[in-house]
Amino acid sequence: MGLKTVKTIADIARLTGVSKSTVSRALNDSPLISEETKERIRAVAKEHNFQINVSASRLSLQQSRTIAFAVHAQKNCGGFSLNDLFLLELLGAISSTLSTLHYDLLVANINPHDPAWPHEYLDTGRVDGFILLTSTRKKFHIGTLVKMKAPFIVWGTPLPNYSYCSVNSDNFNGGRLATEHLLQKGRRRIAFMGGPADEGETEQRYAGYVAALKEAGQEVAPTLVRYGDWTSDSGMERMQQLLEASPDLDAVFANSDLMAAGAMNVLHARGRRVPQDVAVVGYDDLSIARVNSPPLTTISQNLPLVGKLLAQNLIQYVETGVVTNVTIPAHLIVRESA
Amino acid sequence: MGLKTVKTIADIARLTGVSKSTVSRALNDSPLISEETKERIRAVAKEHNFQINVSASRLSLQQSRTIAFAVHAQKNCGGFSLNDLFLLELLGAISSTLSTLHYDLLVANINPHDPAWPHEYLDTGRVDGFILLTSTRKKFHIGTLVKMKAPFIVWGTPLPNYSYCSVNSDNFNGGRLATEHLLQKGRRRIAFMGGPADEGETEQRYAGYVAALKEAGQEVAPTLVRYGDWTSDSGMERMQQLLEASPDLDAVFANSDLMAAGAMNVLHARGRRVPQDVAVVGYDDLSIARVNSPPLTTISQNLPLVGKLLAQNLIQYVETGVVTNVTIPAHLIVRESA
DNA sequence: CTGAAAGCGCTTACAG
DNA sequence: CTGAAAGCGCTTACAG
Repeated sequence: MGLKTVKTIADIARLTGVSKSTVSRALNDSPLISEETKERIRAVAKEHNFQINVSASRLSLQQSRTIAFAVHAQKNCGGFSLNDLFLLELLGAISSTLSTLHYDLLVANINPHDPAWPHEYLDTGRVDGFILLTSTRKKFHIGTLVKMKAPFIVWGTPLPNYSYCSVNSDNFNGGRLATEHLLQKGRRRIAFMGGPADEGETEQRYAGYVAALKEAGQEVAPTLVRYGDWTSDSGMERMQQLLEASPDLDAVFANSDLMAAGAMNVLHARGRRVPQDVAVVGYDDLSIARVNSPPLTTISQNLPLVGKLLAQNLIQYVETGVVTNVTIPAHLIVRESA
Repeated sequence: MGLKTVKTIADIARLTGVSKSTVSRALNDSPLISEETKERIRAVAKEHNFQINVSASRLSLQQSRTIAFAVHAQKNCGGFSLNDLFLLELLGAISSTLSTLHYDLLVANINPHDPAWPHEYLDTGRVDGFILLTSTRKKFHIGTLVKMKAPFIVWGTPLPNYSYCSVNSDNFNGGRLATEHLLQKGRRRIAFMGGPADEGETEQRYAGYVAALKEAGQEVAPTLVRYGDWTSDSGMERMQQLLEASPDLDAVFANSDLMAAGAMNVLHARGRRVPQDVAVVGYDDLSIARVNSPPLTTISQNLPLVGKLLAQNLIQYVETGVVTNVTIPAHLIVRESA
């Protein structure tokens, strides 16, 4: 805001009696510069609260050192809502990891139906890569990013026949753990309330559910299976359908904590006690799980770690081209709902 | 990523047979250029999927066209949680408004105890201004921003003796509406569960609470008043204290939906029915209010409008220096909890 | 209406 | 270890 007189490395150079080159190198800690010179320059820079201009630096370096967090609000909402809590809980770890690595975080609230959205971020040099975290249309977005050879990383099971960075969790095991826990609690009519049927996460959790049932000598009943879209609203709807199709169900394995919360609302309204009449297990271990009443038994995926890996591995890819696909473990967190 | 051969305005100039100046002006829709020339240049640019390099543009223009969303996660958490839902719900409107105005949104996850944080955003030319939305230490941050003459806008009651942009809601009326509603429902022992006692929002809502009680000929009982920090945890704690201090209370006016949700957890656990035994009114009308069971009666502040105004008025200030302080109305949303 | 040229503030290959 | 100079890709005052 025009207050400072020392605004460029040229000013620092003048004050220190060296060249701009030397100032630039000193502030970037180049090994070419002697320690004494560096010290002198740093002292002057600090004294005047000097900060390097990033637009100039980025132009010269030909990189933005900025990552876009590509998201879009859940359908039917003007903006973000409780249904995007997953995204929020990841945000802290992503932003702090990026800032440790000296990258900025841009929020790209994309139009889910426009396949050209990456252009205005990438071709403008605004960002160096994308963290893709959309709850729906994931395959579509991955397709467009792959096609334009954009650097990106995704939360979720990698699609076959494509090569790109991803972080995902052991969904098969998560599904199995949830189901085994319910079986151990003596439940025999365990409903599966999945995410979208065509997403890898859902498929794998379903496979884990089936495996656990089979091991226990139980059959899989189609009337006990329904798919939603991760939201609490879909949890309510599916719960109603499940209760109609299978009034005798005694447990629900919901594929998200939000769906579990929605399901529990319906159960309460219908006079079914949780966990006495119907036990409920969620997925994600979002902060809402603790606050829920009763507190939700759920599958935890260590979101701080997920956020850190998303940031770290994307930057590694941007800087070195190394493609990383990591799978993190899933844990059962037992609370009161099951 | 090195795929494109047409990357600069010089390339477009070559292809079109005009100068770089003309290309630059045409793409920026300068009135100096004839429509035909513009058309020709735009066609070539579109054909080659050309996008202007923003680092160069920003350096030349001496502005970043980027706004920082300055936030910090709630204490005691590694990252963001349900307690930051307010922030999330504002994010959609802020980011879409900014993008309409051709500004980018940067997430600045600041260290709440470091008063120097704005420097690395402002003095580096990273951003042109800040949207300040921290649930705590607001006064502290405002002080540092004012001192360094940083352009910013705040959600909340403006502090006296300072001049800066703000968006806030009619908290007095909100407090009054909530309390009047409870009085109308026949409640006589209405507890006030405030946000931090030293924040303007809390003070004004308390004043509205007192005004409504006085009008109804009721006294204000100190044992019915407690202050928290907006979080669901503090809602649980305060509810316990209130029940101990005033076992006969029949209503609670919580200053946030999160506190209301926490309070309801405690009420459920103690066997008090909502709303039959204790009526509960929240504040904010976050998406959790609808999902709560029973759905929460609350005070709505039209968050999409808040987000839009925060973005719009900050940019107006950045571009013209006009200081805006707006107050938006508060509405009562009646659901089932009161 | 269009163009040549300077300038925005950095970085770095090249020369010493 | 240090400096002069070119270059990153735009914008725009100035000249025509």
